[in-house]
Amino acid sequence: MIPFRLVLQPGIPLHEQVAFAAKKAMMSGRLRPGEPFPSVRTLSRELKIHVNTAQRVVAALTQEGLLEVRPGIGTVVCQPAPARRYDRGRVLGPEVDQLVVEAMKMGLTLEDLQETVEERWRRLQPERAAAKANQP
Amino acid sequence: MIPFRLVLQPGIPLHEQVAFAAKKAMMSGRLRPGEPFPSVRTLSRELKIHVNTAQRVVAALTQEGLLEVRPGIGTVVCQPAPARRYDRGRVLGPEVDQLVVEAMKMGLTLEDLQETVEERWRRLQPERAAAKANQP
DNA sequence: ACAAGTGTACTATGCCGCTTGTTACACCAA
DNA sequence: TTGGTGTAACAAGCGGCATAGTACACTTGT
Repeated sequence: MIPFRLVLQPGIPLHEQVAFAAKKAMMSGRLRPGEPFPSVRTLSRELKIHVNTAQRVVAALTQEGLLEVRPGIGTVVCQPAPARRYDRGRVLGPEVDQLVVEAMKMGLTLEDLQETVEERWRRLQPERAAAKANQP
Repeated sequence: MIPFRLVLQPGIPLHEQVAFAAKKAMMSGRLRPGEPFPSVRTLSRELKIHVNTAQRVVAALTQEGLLEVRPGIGTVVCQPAPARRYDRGRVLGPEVDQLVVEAMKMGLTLEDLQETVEERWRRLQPERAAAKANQP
């Protein structure tokens, strides 16, 4: 079975959605470092997606350092790179800007937005903590 | 002169970038309710954009309730609609999710993310407060 | 009445990304 | 050898984006 769910959404590239679902699974702990990642052809079959599209997902995740390729074997979830936080605001600046403007547009306060961010953060964290506890 | 700046970024639809720049100007207070919005043909000339593209921007902002059209006259910045906050998390949920996952990927803590959000929020707010002070 | 400005609609064209389809190659394991 | 793995290349269809040109109904200022 595929280690993540996928609810199709129109207007967003398919390979992006799949890659994001995989990323989300990794961050939440449902896909832990060292575990095997579904093969390109398995992804293609289970998600009813063309092989080329699945390949594009694997390529993207590999380029981001989230997957490691064992030639002839398959791909494996990577150990997270040593946290390099020197930039921070610069990288996800535009994304935060867009979120802030959108929040202001609908009359939210800063506290409202902070609360929403915290809620979505904690929605992923518990599985992460449980995963760490089971593998010391 | 155009009441907002525009730094072109590849990979993002042009009309989206212009619309976002306008939205940002409205939220920050550089474009206040009742003020005239640049005409389609003015936008086209100043931003070196085709009229159709500019028209698409005006149409989008109008549909979002940010611009009001006076036929034959032009468009005017709208009064913000009465704050309806009944949904909140549901609307901008996916955007927050993407931001959270991206932050986790680069080893940020929740506090790091919150701090970034607050910084970008306050970067727009001061102009907003100043605009309110000048028009009681 | 006229000219100039406004938003809006329509068709057409070229470009580029997405997705699927197909075929092929190099690698490793049972 | 057989079957599984990632990877590459090419082609085709589809749709969105941006440009281009033309036209219409409207209002304002002269």
